Amino acid sequence: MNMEMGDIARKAGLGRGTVYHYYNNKISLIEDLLIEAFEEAQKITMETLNTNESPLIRLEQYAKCQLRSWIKQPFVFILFKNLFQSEPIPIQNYDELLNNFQTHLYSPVTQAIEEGIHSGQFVSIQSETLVKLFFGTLIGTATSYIGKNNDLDEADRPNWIDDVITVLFKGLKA
Amino acid sequence: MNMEMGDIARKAGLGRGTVYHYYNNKISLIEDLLIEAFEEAQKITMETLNTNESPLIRLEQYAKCQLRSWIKQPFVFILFKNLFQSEPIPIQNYDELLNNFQTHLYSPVTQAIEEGIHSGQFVSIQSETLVKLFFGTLIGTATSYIGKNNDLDEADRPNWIDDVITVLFKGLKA
Amino acid sequence: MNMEMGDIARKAGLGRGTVYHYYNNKISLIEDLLIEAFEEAQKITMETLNTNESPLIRLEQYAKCQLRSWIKQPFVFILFKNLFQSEPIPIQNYDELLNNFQTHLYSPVTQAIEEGIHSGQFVSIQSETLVKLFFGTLIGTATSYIGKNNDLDEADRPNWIDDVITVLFKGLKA
Amino acid sequence: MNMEMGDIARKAGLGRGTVYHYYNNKISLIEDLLIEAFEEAQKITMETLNTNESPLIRLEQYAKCQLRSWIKQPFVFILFKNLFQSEPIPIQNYDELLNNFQTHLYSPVTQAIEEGIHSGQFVSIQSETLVKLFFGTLIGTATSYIGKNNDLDEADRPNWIDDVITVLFKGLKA
DNA sequence: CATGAATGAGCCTTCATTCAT
DNA sequence: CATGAATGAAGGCTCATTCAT
Repeated sequence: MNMEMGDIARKAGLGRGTVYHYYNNKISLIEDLLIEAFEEAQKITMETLNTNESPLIRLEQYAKCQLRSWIKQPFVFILFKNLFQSEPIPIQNYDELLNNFQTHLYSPVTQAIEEGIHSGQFVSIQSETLVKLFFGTLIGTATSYIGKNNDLDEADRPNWIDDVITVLFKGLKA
Repeated sequence: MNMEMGDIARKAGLGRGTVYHYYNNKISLIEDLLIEAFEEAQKITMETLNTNESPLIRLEQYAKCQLRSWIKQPFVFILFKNLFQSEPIPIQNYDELLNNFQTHLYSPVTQAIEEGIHSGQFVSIQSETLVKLFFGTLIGTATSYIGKNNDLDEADRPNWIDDVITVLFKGLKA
Repeated sequence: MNMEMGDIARKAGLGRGTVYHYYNNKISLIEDLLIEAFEEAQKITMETLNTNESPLIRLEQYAKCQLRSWIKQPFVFILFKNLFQSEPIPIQNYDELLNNFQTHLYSPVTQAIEEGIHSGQFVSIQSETLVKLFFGTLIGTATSYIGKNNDLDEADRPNWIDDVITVLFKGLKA
Repeated sequence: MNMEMGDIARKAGLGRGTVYHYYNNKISLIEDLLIEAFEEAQKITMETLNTNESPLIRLEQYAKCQLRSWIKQPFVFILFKNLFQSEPIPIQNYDELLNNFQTHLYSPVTQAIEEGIHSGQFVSIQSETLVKLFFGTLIGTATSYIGKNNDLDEADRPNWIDDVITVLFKGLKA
């Protein structure tokens, strides 16, 4: 929401007013991008958590795929950053979006982590704390890799995703 | 920077114009708060990392003290959030602040982590990655606990700091 | 001038840009409509005031025909409303139009009224005042009958024109 | 609504933004002015129509006082012009204002006119038509006297109000 | 010191107009 | 001829900042 419509237009190679052919206003532009991001995130969630693997394997897959998508589709990252940190966004159906986030993005991870705890694969710590730690680690770490200065090739730091996941899950394992 | 001067004044129990008796403008107000926060953070850094303990013990102390200070002095948290995530703040001496952050807050942690790696206490992963993971985990996790809705007593979730540190360092240990 | 070109185009069953094949711009569109309306109004003026009848008869004919034309050709009504009330319209040759209005639409009525006064048919009141009263009554009353809600058939209120003219001229008569 | 906030500010001798200390936005500014005007109009209505005089005398008083107030308080005039002509104004409680107009400004006149008809003082014409004629005449005539070019002293045309009322009521009388 | 009315730069948004197809 | 995507000038509104009291 801090971006100016003029900048957005310029980045899209358009004039200031042209953006309004595609979106009624700034808010609905953001809304559209967030909904698109939500759908992508939900797709990843379902593909990785709806398998027969153990919770640990599933969550590793989940984390890896999310991080990769965040690099390629920064708005998915922004979606998580904003909704996880519950910084209200002044879009029309914010509550609905927040609800959907809870139901379709947050809860599945919570359930997988609880499964992991109960099956003894994960440390025996309050699941709520582990979920916050899980997302916090992914988002917090990604924040320092996914910046405005995308002048760095991923080649420069090829394995950060794997490294982060290695350490994170070593910490989570029982 | 998203707060309005009117809100700041009201929270301080002052009229809109009175704030300008203490600060020349919004930027220097932020600057002052950030410098104050910087000094607090630096104090914590020195007190916890300048000891004879092993890197692991020192970093655990560091992490615990930082998290505690973030709860009580949110501006220290904001300082880390902004400078670590390199979202430029339009203050006058931003580069100087960033330099000081690098030198006095970021480097000491990097050095401790490198010590930990070389001494075999920590996993053998590129130190730069571990530092980002370290701060990312602390900041990212803290973000979901330190929100605008500070209506929750810390008593409600008493051990989250310990739990986070437990998991984080289990992941970092060799 | 408050209508949008998009609405005008849609009402004409055309695309937004197509209107510009027929008119250079909004102003010349309005100008054309007003000139057309002016010619219609002038026709009525000449047909009704250029007779050998008494001023009273002529002005009654004039009033009746104008009101009828206003119902069927709202732009004639708009012409009177705007030029009589001297709300300047930003068309190119506004002064010329205003001049023509004065010369060919306003003056003939003024002359007829002055004739009526001098011949003793009309009350002995400053002619300027009577002209303003005359047009004011017609335009003001018509305004409440000629609205956007043209869902009412004229059949619903069949005699308002006659009634208005009856009362108006009863007032004007000596 | 066609005025620009910049013009309004300049006419008030204020800067563009200062107007927003007194009104939240353009619409509520208009709303306030209209409500103020409504109260003035209602006061005049009550003072002139709530007497023991005959309908004719009362309505003459009413007409005279309204016209005088329109000169001195143009927003009262604007109120009548807009609500009588039912050009919807995009204020928040337009329907409420319209209702109040009907109840407290329009109906009392209608009743007085109906009284006049039934008592035989007025011509026997559908009351609705007479009301529209009554307001239409006042508003339409006033429109040509109350313009933006208020450079003309009232002294220049001292008796127009009396003349208009004379003619109007001569027309209305039985 | 304290205040809030006043200010205007800057941003969002609308809409008449252009132009490539 | 017809179209609608693209444009930018212009107006509404916000908010950091100033200043008279």
